[in-house]
Amino acid sequence: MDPFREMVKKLSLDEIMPELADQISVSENASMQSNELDCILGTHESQTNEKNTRVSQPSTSSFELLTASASLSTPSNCFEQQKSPNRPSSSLQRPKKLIYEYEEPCPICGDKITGYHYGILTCESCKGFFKRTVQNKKKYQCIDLGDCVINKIQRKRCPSCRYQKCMRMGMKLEAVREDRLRGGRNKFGPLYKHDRALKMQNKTISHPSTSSQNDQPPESEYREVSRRVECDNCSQASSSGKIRRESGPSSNAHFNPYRIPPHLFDREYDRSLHHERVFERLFSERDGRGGPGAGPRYPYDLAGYPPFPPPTENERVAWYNAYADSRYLHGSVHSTLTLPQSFKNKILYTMVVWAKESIFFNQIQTEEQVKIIKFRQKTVFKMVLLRRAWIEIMILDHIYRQIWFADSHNLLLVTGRVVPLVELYNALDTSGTKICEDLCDIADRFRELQIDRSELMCLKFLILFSSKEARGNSKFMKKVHERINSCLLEYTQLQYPDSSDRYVQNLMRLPGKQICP
DNA sequence: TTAGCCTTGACA
DNA sequence: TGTCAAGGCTAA
Repeated sequence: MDPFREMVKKLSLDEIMPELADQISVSENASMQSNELDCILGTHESQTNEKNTRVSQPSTSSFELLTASASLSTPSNCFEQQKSPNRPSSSLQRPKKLIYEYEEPCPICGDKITGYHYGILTCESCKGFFKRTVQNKKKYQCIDLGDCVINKIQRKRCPSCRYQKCMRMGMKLEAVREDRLRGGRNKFGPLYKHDRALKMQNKTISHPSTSSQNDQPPESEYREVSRRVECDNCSQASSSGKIRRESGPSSNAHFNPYRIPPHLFDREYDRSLHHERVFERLFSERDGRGGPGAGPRYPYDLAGYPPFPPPTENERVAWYNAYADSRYLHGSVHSTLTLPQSFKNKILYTMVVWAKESIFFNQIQTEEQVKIIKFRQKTVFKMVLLRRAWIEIMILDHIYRQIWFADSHNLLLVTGRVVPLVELYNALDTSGTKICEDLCDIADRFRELQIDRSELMCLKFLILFSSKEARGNSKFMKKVHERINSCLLEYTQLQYPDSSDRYVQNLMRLPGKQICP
């Protein structure tokens, strides 16, 4: 019997790839043929003549599918269920107004969030500030260095930095109405809904005791996982004598036994949008200067561009981390040989959704428009990149999760469930077992290095843009590849000054050899 | 100018 | 009909 089918049967599809399961349910009645992927990749843009405004306005089809998947999956329903759990649907018994308690602080000033405003969750004051600024076309000038601290107390001090922070956090100019019409809804409605559903899902994952036992692993399992990880982290920290960064796999100073680290499950839409902007600041091509091909003015030196002051160290790290948070499926550990074609297509589909969040990937279209007129050809080119890279990217994600998990006898699935390796081996044939063992070996090698999220993200993008096709296709693609390499090099030198060969060590551990420069 | 509260109106 | 994210109003 096909070992993959056996494994799926044993663990259930939803557990291995919940997001993929969503996608499958969306396209249940339609085979995932190339025309669908064309659509997701943006070919349809030629038909709709929609502006390419990156992820903030994803292509209609992909966005609709994203929101559709959210509405079909349980998380969005969790929110609905809160309205009247086990309660008759009588409007008399229903609370007059459902107040959704936002636990997190305003991302701009830290004040209390009152709801979604202009694209993100903010407080009332930042909402008003952003509105006034945009409506009145205000221009601010920071009297300091452009990096003022914005918090609840100091938010009035520097409107320039406050506005910059609003933009960085993802507030959208286009959500402020030029006609000043009141009421109604805007085009971001589905995004808010999707985001809210995902927050609810994360909340559910964080507090499994409040959810159905069918949906989540039992509490005892979480406790056990957490205990092991906590112990591992303690021993690692004490043995190395080195304090890990927050993003590292072993940072659990205040470990919540019911909380799986958010970076393993983070699907927040707006966060990715925000980081797209950070990404843009680092790498975008402006007036032919500073972008790909800018020569020695490497990446972070964008001082020449007035609206974009040089990014802070935190922003660099945030950018790296953003892509470790990419919300596509995790968890498949199998070879292409054992996956059914339909399954591969569906995995590829989710990979497309992930890749579309990358500005590099989206820029292929812009870049290639010069040379290739037909949309079909551009689509094919993107598909080639993904087809070459998807399995390695998935493997890296899987490996990173296992490194964090730090248990060589069990596998941690994306849902948080722990599966004994023995159980998995029993379900696989000899070749399947060999694949699993190989993966464990690779995981061990990365574990030695204690690869962090930033490095993981760089490696994933290196893989995506490192195929022969990618590097041979255009100057742009070569520059992208060089740029990512430079990022990784600079990052490792900056973060691990005591480990001079860490950059090489990272590359050497990759499952594929072709990405070594 | 700020920020809290109010009004409006599309949408589910 | 309720929700909620827009814009408006206004005291501080």
